[in-house]
Amino acid sequence: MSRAQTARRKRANGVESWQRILDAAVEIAGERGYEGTSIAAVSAKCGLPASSIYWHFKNKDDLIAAVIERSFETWRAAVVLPGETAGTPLETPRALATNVAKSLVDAPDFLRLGLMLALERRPEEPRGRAVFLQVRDIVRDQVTETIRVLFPELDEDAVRILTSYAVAGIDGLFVQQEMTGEAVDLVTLFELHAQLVYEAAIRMATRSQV
Amino acid sequence: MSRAQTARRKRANGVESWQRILDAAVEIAGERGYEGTSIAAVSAKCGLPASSIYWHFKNKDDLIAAVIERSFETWRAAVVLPGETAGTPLETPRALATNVAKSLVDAPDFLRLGLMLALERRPEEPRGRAVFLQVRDIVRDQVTETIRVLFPELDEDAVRILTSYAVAGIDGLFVQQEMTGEAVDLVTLFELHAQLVYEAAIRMATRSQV
Amino acid sequence: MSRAQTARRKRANGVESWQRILDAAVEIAGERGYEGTSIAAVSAKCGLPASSIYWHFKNKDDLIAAVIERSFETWRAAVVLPGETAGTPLETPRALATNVAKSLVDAPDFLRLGLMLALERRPEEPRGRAVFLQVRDIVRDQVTETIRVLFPELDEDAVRILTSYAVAGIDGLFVQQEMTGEAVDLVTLFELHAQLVYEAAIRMATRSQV
Amino acid sequence: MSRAQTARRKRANGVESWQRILDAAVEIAGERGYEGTSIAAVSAKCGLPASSIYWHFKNKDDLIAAVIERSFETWRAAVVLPGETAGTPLETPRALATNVAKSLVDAPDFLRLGLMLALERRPEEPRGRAVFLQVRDIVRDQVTETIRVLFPELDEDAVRILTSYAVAGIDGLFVQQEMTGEAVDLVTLFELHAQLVYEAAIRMATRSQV
DNA sequence: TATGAATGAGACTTCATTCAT
DNA sequence: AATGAATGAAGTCTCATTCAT
Repeated sequence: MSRAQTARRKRANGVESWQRILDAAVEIAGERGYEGTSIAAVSAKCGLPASSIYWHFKNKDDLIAAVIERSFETWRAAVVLPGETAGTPLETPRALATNVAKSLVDAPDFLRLGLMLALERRPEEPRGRAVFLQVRDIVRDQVTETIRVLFPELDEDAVRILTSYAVAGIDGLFVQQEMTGEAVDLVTLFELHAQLVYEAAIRMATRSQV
Repeated sequence: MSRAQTARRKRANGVESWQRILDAAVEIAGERGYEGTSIAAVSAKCGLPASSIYWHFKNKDDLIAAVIERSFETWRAAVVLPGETAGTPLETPRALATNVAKSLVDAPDFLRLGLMLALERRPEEPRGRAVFLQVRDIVRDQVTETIRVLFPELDEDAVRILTSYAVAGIDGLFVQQEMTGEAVDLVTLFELHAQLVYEAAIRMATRSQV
Repeated sequence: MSRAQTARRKRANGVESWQRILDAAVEIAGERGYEGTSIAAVSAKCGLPASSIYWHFKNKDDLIAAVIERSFETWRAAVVLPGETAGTPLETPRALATNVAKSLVDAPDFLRLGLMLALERRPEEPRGRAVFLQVRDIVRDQVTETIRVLFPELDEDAVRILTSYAVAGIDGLFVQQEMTGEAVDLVTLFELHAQLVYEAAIRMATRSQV
Repeated sequence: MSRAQTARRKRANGVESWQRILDAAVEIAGERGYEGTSIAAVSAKCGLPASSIYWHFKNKDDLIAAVIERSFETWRAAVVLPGETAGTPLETPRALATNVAKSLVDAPDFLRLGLMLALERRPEEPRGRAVFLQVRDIVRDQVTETIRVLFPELDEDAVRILTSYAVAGIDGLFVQQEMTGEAVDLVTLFELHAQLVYEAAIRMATRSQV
């Protein structure tokens, strides 16, 4: 162990400040959206002066984008790691649904803030919105890939429709939970969703083979 | 003392002004959300000075709430009226899905602004959020009722789950459209959604009869 | 009794509205001073729209001046009427002190608002301030006259000094009561004040005779 | 008056700015009271933008409270320092009266603003009012102590009455000066006041010894 | 690696007042 | 004898951002 690690705290520590700022920003932005997130509020919550925030981030846009990025990583870790031990392909959709549901109950900042940004339509779109949509496309591609692997006989159109429906369901169920505050049924609903998509895929595949 | 008497013909017409303010506000709030909607912007768009807006609405909260209320009425008119000529009960779900899809393409302000408000979690929740959630519950109750009528053998739990899933799907599909900007598939996806919910209901009903 | 008096209320009644406005204004101005008294607040308290206030009073200045005038009349009635049955000259100062003390406990709006106005030094002085100072001079003259009658041998200078001191004491004691909120000692203190002024006058008169 | 010192000073100097803001605020608030003191006016007078005022003071309330605090210190210095060379106890009351009178002629902002605040009775009392009443209690305690030392045989009740009367006289005489604008007689009146209180104390002490 | 101080622009809201009805 | 509606000016305060240290 290096001695620097245990040296007196409170010393200027770039990484720690960076983390503290993001921790504060993720909380506020997750509550109030882009416009509602003021540098002053972030400063008050993290204890660092506003000018220090500007030392770490070029501007507010940059900060929000970083928030999205980091909270996406957090969420991805929560949803992917437990899934890596997933079993047979047939079980995967349901197990994945459960994982996704749980991850959204635990770390909802990513999706909440992202959706808020995505729903806005301001003249110059914030970089955070672009980052979210980009990151979202990655997830979407993974869903598409999964569907392709599970149902290779589906044509492109069907895959696209199913992907859209699958992802939209996630959003919708998440939104509902955020609105009603009940986390109770979320897992049930996600599993229902997974099952319905699965069956729809089977039927589509069958039909296209005819 | 002489005063500039450029008689800007400003006939006092409360109702018309009220409408003009709301027209402007609905547009801006639908694009930028609660915080992004400044009174100055509304004033600029409707042509009335900011102080006149405060004659008609107690404050910004009040204005946004009124925006939600009125845009809900607009939306409801768009989705309900064409549905009143709906045919047999069996056809209703699909026809309704088509109607809802079309209404959301045409007049999306209500749901976009509502979802933005609903996703926020600020300490002092805006009245508009409460209005949206309230109005949303009305819609939800109608969905519940429809399901009960179509599938009387379903137990309470199943009805609740199906209602949640049906409504969540609407939100999710709408959000997706807003994000990608493609209105193309929306109707298709809504019909798929209606069909899947319908089939799920049938299966649940069958199972519960056993 | 005329029948008009008992006719249906709520009819437009100039005098009654005028009273209601003043009643509201006296309360607010007594609490918040000149600048703190907004027409909107008066309107809210009296139930009449702001424009109606402007029908009865030329402007805010006019309203405040009227408030001073009316509350002075109220106060004068309270302090003078009981004094008219006052007995011998020797008793008068003490009895008057008691009367004044009581009147200031009961109807303090006049003096409180007046002092607030008088202490301010704005570029263009409100008419209310002038009215107060004017009215105050009347009271002062009465004090002067009383002293002259009681102690005819005093020279002009002594009379002026005594008058100033007597009136200043009233203000000071009133201010103290307003600040501490204790009405308990007010009468005692006023009587002490009267006595001290009386004795000072006697000594001055004696000295000037030598 | 001497504000245009150096053109365009950009140097960050917190203490100096703080002083400049208070200097401007004390002048305006002393003239116009709480409501009449606008941040814009203070900004114009001190040359710093309004937003800079908010860097140094949380809000207007905070600013006014600071004004009271600082102008009290100024006043206390003016009244206490010359008094430290005061001679024998017997002379003290008269000498003190002279000092107080002079200090109120020279630096009247403290008391003028304080009295304005104290006379107001708004629902949410400004912090400045509390500060003034607090500071005033300190002065009152000193008066009480002085009386106790000079007349140890007086009972508590008599001391309280005399203190109240002594302090009230100061307020009243000050108010009178502010209203009439004549500083001429102020010293004379203060000395008369001191003498009358002194004699009243002697008589009370004598009586209580009987 | 920060941060105290500053700042113009703009936020929401209230102001006193007017005017057509 | 009123009043609904309107309005420019001004109110307090926060905004994102900069810059010298």
